[in-house]
Amino acid sequence: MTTCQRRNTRQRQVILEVLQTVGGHPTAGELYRTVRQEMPTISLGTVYRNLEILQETGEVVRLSCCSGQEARYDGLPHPHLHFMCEQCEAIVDLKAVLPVMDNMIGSPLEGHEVNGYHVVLRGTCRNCLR
Amino acid sequence: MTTCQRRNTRQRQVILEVLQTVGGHPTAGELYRTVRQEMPTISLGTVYRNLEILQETGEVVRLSCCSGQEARYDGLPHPHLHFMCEQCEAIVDLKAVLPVMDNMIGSPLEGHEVNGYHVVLRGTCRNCLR
DNA sequence: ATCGTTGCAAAATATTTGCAGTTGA
DNA sequence: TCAACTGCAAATATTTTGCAACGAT
Repeated sequence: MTTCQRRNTRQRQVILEVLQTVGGHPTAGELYRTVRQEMPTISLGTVYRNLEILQETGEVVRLSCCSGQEARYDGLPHPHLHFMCEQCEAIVDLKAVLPVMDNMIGSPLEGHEVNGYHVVLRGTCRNCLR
Repeated sequence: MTTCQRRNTRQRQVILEVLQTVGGHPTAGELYRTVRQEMPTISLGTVYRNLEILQETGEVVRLSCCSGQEARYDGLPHPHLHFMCEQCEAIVDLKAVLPVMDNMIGSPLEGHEVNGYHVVLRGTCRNCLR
């Protein structure tokens, strides 16, 4: 929980690698099933524990925005905007950038110190529009 | 689930009223406990069912990216920005507005139709800074 | 009277945790 | 070596659901 000397375990490597590779925003369970193809003995508990750690180190972002009850994870190379479709519930990565938001980082806002941000746009996605 | 003729039940009224009154961003369980003070026989299932309905009608927003695993709800009078403290995990409503975001509503973005947005800034809150 | 809603309780889901054995540094 | 980590399984926590009774329109 508190910061300690992390060990670079194979499990942690594979989890992060898969998350960065598969794209999309898998739930812990989905990730578990995918990782198992590469490492059949890994346990779900290990996946959860590592997602927690990777989140602390900032290598992974937890998106608990979704409509469902399961948290989703993003192994973002770079922070980016998300779009959530209200029809099909898909979460799409956006290319657009918001300089306004980036400028907020570092400077105080209403007394708080801003380190980062998270934006989710909602609506109807490209696919559902037709 | 699908749209139908909603009934304005006392339970639904109280849930929304409490959510708009208490401020903060309670979880379903917290809301349940509070609502019980006013309506002791209400059930947790009813709270969940109504939060779902109120979310569909747009009267309530389910917050993204809380640190914990429980979803949190906002009975927002108006959409607004949120700030999440990484130290104490508090979620604070911000006064700042982002015209840029508002302008995105209605216009297409990368092929998607934008209806709304949700912004969470992260960092260290005013209270934790001292 | 009709049918959306409720309370209750059980079921289903999702996440965390204790423990003894492993393993990376 | 030795504390961080793992797999396993059990424990918790969270959310959903079936059902018969209830109540808003």
